Amino acid sequence: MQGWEAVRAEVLRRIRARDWPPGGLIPGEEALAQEFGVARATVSRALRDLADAGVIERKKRAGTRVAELPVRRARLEIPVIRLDVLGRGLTYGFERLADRLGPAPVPVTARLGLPEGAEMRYLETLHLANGRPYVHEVRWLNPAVLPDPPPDFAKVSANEWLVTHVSLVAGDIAFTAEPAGPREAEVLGVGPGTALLVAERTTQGTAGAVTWVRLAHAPGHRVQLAF
Amino acid sequence: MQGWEAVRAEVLRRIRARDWPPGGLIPGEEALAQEFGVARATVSRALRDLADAGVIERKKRAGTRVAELPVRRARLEIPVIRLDVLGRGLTYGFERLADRLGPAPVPVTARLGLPEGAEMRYLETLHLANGRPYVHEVRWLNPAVLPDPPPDFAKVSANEWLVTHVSLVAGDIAFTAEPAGPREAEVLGVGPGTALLVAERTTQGTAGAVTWVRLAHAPGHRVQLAF
DNA sequence: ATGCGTAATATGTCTAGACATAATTGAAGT
DNA sequence: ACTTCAATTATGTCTAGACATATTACGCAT
Repeated sequence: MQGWEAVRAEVLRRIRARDWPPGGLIPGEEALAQEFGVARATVSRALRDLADAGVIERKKRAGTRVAELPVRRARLEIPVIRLDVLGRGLTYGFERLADRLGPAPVPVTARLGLPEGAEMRYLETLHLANGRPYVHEVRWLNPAVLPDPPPDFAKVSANEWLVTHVSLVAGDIAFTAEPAGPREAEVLGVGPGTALLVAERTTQGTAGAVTWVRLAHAPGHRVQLAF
Repeated sequence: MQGWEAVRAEVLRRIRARDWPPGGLIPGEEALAQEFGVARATVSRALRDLADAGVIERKKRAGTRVAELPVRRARLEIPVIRLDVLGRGLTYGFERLADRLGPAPVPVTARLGLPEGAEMRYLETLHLANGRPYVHEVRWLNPAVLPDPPPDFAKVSANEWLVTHVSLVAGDIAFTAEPAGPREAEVLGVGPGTALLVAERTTQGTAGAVTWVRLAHAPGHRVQLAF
């Protein structure tokens, strides 16, 4: 190893070895650059990387200090369901259970910042892996983001069409565990009350709210993150 | 906005405006630097940032192209439970339900890469928010990472002690929804079979496997990620 | 055609120096 | 004692130029 990665590794080693204790100041960029015999920009690159990782905290004038509680950040790559299924070595399919226009429920419009009772497109989809129910998707979609004529969601899944045709700017995702309601129990083929992993997503595009989705996963589903 | 952030913003705008379509090559750093009137390093910084975000893909000699499926990455900041509770404006407390040495079950040793039947420290903790059950924690801890004498986990929670005293290097976290078992139902004060959000974590330190944890959250718990 | 080595090229990284910016410190004035 | 303002200082960013490295494309030999 060489260059900024070597600097990062050595700084990290000293932090882990408690040479530089949590909360303590570490030497300035200039000093480290001299010590390692590299340019200041190289040290800066290494320290920026560690700051991104949450290992150190940097402030102008105040210097760089070792984080007290090194915040552990895990990254989740939100998959397109079809690729997720294929990536697990299973065959993919889906059934469109509903597709209509109607007034969206209040929790949905509220989360998306749309007026109460706004007309939205309602899509209900059952995703299949090896022919068996995998995820039950309930989606409210802002029709303003769709072209005229709208795409045929019987052929392309809404998620996939959106990802490739609409620029998604911001959003959030939340996981909860919920008992299967009657509808979910029916389409997923499980008993009512079965524990389901539910992901709820809202997404904003360049031109405002795009979609709200609820994904109820079949039992046994794991959402895996690495750090 | 100015500098590399301005470059990033403009490049992102063009991608979103489909000036540069998904899968397409974008101009090289040199060309962009000339166009924007900045140094190549500045363009490079902007593009590196976009590549980190998954918007573009860069390869030496092959150039930079717009990602086909812009992978959406969400970040989860793994909280120390005490701070998580306090951050929600609730009071924190915990009860140590068990603390003993014993052979760890096979799934645990397997995940941590330890020999089958290894002696580990078993800790069972109930975390309380406003005096009510919040999370049921089951932990197997590699005693090799503890100092002699070991810390008193009746006073400090194991997680917090580990975060501040052991350098955690790698790990992973998985979420599932599971029905409450008899033990969990009892300590969390819910009916058996209630849907619980379960987080399972394994953690490695510099000197090998550190700990395996299972956190069963009280009903209603949401794990929120932003992207 | 097919395989192999070589040249071309875009990104990756580094250097040395400069100026910008934020936060702290200390001095001056009230 | 308290406030205000300026000097200081560490990080943040930028420039111009250089060399490193991975990968592709092409020409040559088989």
